[in-house]
Amino acid sequence: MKLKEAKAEFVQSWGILGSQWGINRTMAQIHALLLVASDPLTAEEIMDQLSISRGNTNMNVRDLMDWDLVQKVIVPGERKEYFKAEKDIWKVATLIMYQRKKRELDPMLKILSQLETIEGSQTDKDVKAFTDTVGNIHKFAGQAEKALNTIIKAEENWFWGSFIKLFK
Amino acid sequence: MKLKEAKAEFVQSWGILGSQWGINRTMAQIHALLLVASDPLTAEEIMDQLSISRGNTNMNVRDLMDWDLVQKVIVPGERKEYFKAEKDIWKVATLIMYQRKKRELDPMLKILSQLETIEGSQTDKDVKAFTDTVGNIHKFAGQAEKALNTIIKAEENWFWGSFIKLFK
DNA sequence: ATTATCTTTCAATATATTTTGAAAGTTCAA
DNA sequence: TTGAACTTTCAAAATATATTGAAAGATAAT
Repeated sequence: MKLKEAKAEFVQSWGILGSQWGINRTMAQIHALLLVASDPLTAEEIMDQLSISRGNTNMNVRDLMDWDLVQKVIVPGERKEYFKAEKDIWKVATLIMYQRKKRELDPMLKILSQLETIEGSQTDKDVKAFTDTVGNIHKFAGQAEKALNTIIKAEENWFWGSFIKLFK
Repeated sequence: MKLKEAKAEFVQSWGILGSQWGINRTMAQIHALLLVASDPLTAEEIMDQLSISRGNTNMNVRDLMDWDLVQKVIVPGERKEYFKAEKDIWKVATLIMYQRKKRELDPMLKILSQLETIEGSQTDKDVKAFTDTVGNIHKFAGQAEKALNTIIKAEENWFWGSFIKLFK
């Protein structure tokens, strides 16, 4: 397989993966393109390689920068902006985890707390079914949140060293 | 807050969470409804509570059954089918992890393996950038897959006991 | 074998999301 | 300043996804 085909394949797959993760496909494709580029790319180059419009490129690059997955690179003496992706996969993973935790888990936890204070007797089986389920989910989500916080803060080596050994 | 409002709130939130996870909103709402129901519900009841059509209900309940998150319940002497959700949150979580792993991680791993065999010299910086990134992602994804397999197979108590202690 | 009850299917429709591209905005060199 | 080079915005168009509901398909009681 040639480099060019392989890149196209990778961009394609990363795009599908992204869309299953609730990230838009184009954003994931731009990310993929920058991940495997040896040097920073311009907006123009991204547009050409992915056959997408200028506006689309701009919006999605901005989103990637909001996620800290991509940075602007200024080349002295050049007018245009270049973009490069964070290539340390551990960092990429934790950045994504952080964003997803923020968007998904945190709001859920907030709501679950509120829902635990409903009126009514625990002897009412409907009330009991509700509080039991919500309580369990809350407990579980709380533990997941703790685990994620720790992972997000952890150093790469620590993860690769001790964490994985545990699961073998 | 009254039980009815609380249920509605929970269904709503679980639906949003689901859609961010790439699961369709209605499927997640039906799941939520069954999770907090004290008894199994009929298709009719689901339709009424969520104000959705019969066809939509049927399709999404079927998807939930494919995921093993929901089961049919036959009540002797009754013509219609009832549905109940798996309520053990640990099981719910592992069932979801399993499905997502299957849909997302596994296909990615397959493609990454293929991409590591590209033609060209490692002294070419473009080739090197590609193989480095793809290689790292592959390694990372492989570890994630192992960790997930272990978690999916693990017993609830084991998880709550030892795993969480590690992250404190 | 007929009918009443319940479930499933799927083409048409509705809704939500993404993309485009031209116009407006910005920046900087001359 | 001016204007060339580049970036950003956003309403309209295109695309993708979810929903409806009526018709067809089951199933079981009579």
